[in-house]
Amino acid sequence: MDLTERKLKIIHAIVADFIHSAEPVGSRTLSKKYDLGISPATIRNEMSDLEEMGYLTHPHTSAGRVPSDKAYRLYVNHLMERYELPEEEKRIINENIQSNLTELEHTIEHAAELLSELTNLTSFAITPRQDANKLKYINLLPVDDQTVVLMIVAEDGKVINKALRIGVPYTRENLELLAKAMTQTYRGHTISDVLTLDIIKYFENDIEVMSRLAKSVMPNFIKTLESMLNVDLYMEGLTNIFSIPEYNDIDRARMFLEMVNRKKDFTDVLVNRDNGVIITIGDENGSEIMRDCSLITADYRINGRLVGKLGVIGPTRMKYGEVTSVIKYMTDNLSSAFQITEGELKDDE
Amino acid sequence: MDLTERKLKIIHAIVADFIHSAEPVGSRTLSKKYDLGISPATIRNEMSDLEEMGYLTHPHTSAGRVPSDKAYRLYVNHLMERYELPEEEKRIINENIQSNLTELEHTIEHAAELLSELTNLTSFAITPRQDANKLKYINLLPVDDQTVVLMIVAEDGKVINKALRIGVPYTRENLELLAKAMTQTYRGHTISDVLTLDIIKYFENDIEVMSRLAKSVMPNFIKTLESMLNVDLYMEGLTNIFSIPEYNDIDRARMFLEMVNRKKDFTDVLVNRDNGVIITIGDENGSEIMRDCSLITADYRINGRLVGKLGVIGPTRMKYGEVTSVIKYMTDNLSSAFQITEGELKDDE
DNA sequence: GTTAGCACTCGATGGAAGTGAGTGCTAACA
DNA sequence: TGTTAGCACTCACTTCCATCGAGTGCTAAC
Repeated sequence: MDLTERKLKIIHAIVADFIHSAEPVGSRTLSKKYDLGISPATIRNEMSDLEEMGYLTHPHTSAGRVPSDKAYRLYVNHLMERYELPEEEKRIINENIQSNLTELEHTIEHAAELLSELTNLTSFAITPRQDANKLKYINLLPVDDQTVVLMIVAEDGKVINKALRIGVPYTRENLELLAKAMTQTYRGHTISDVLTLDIIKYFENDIEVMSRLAKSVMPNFIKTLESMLNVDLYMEGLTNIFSIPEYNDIDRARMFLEMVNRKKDFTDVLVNRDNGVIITIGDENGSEIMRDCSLITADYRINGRLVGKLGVIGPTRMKYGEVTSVIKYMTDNLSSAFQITEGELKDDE
Repeated sequence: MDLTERKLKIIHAIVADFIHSAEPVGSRTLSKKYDLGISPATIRNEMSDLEEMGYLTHPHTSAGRVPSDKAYRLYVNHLMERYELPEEEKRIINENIQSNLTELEHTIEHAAELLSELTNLTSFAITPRQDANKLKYINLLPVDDQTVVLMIVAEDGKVINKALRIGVPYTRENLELLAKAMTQTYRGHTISDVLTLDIIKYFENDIEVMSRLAKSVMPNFIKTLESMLNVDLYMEGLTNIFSIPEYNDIDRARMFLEMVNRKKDFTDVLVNRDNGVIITIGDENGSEIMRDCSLITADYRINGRLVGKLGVIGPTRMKYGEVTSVIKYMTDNLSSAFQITEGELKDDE
């Protein structure tokens, strides 16, 4: 059977109406609200065809039609109109991002917060993977008898530090020496390389003089590097789902919240997603537990390279047009905000 | 009217039964399940008295009795039996805390997670206020043309750093000079003092030679100090509330989640609580929105001084005895884990 | 091919009746 | 005088049933 122009119009109308009302759409409603130029009876015939073709379903015999994932996909790919953000909204986004630019992580957190407010959905953001980020230098700073601070600076400016309890006595000179040696050994290597190649072993053999100190520091160094590889996940607007009719059922709300609270799994899903503006609808999400949800994500870039993601999760009945535009606008904005002019990197040590 | 021994026994039985069953307790049930030695009719008379005295309430005429906040308070203060943690549970707590000791924040996060698992409630933890923490030294490290890393180390070993975008050109020497000057000026002062007294102003006037650089760094320095004063809040087991009959209602679940998601307000409540093991029941929480909840918190100490808190929130019908024991055991354990031998603090710079 | 008409379906709504746990009162009992 | 048995009464909860209405699918006419 062919998808005639008329059938497309009907799908469009049903999806648009259902996104708006959350109620199954009947033939009479359709013919009254939308100017299709045909009678309810004809619409019924067409709907029957469309059901056969897999675009519509029936909650029960005497209910209206509900779009299937396939219909949403068609709608997203071909039918929906491009949505231009109102200037007011653009202004809000610009201001919010600009005013929170001091530190990467807070910027992203605020962006996620704003996104959930603008869309009334649950939003999330992940920071970039640091795999390809190279180490720039390593510092060890004394705090007290048992504690030193390990500080790792990466080429892109990311800084991590940790207070370590080390079990051995040390002098300030030893610490400095060790830090310098570590910097010399690891500088310019990516975090992944340092962890996977045997550089660490090599290092331990090479420096004899304070191997005890090194032995105490190295496991923590490795741990810290590993934690640098983890992406951070921020979620905002969790309670927004209570405003969505689909989740006006305690079990569904619970399932949703439990799903997104499994942070590890959820992060994996996001990390493994393609870049660009990606919409996945229902079953396309690949997991049983997400079959009633749609995800929209887009990536933002830092210095044009490292890629993080920003997006929303909600019911398949979602305002795809508007939400996509907001996300796109925000990630573009973030990427340009994080674009530093490629100046010569300062050297030191 | 007097609280006779018998009345106390009845309150005890009703509270214990209701905590367990979540159903209003009737006189027949009571006389059958608990060996009170009196008939249902007598119990009814007593219950009627207790209702008049404010210890019990009635959802409706023909329902059993439900304890009031006042009854819970009496139960907590005088009636409940001390609960000794099973060795198995102690072992789990010990192991969990010991194995996550590398860094303060993760330790606390894990503790909160464990607490929610053990109690099946929503748990939370806040890190200590840093008001009285003194600055130890300040570092400025070059990253690239526009970016430097500001690093602040406090006396207790807490380290904060932030990548700053500064708008002025700088040299490594200038940075070092500024950092040294800042360290000299602020070392030994508490964070609060630095922020409230006019030390910052004083500093700006004093150092003339690179005032432009300083002017660019100082606002960020202040911001960073302010953020050091904030306590971090961790929450775990949010979805546990869905397993609690009281919240088997979409609106109540929603209200609960929205309440605890207002992180700022919730943190304030926690920060302003007394130290020690504190139980607040229903109305005692002071806010309309928490009148159906009880909170149990206890503090943990770091080096015997700075105080953070760990606790749970749940319905007033809560296993006060068990939960209190778990929290107490965990915070004691945390405090001793965070107790460092007071060695002489290393000096540098 | 389109449409009007009509029987049919089925969830939702709302009252009626029945059920049972529980109370409060009264009068008898130790 | 405190305790208890007996009994009428209350009220949430469940089940059943009738009604309603939005919507479909089929048929026959246009």
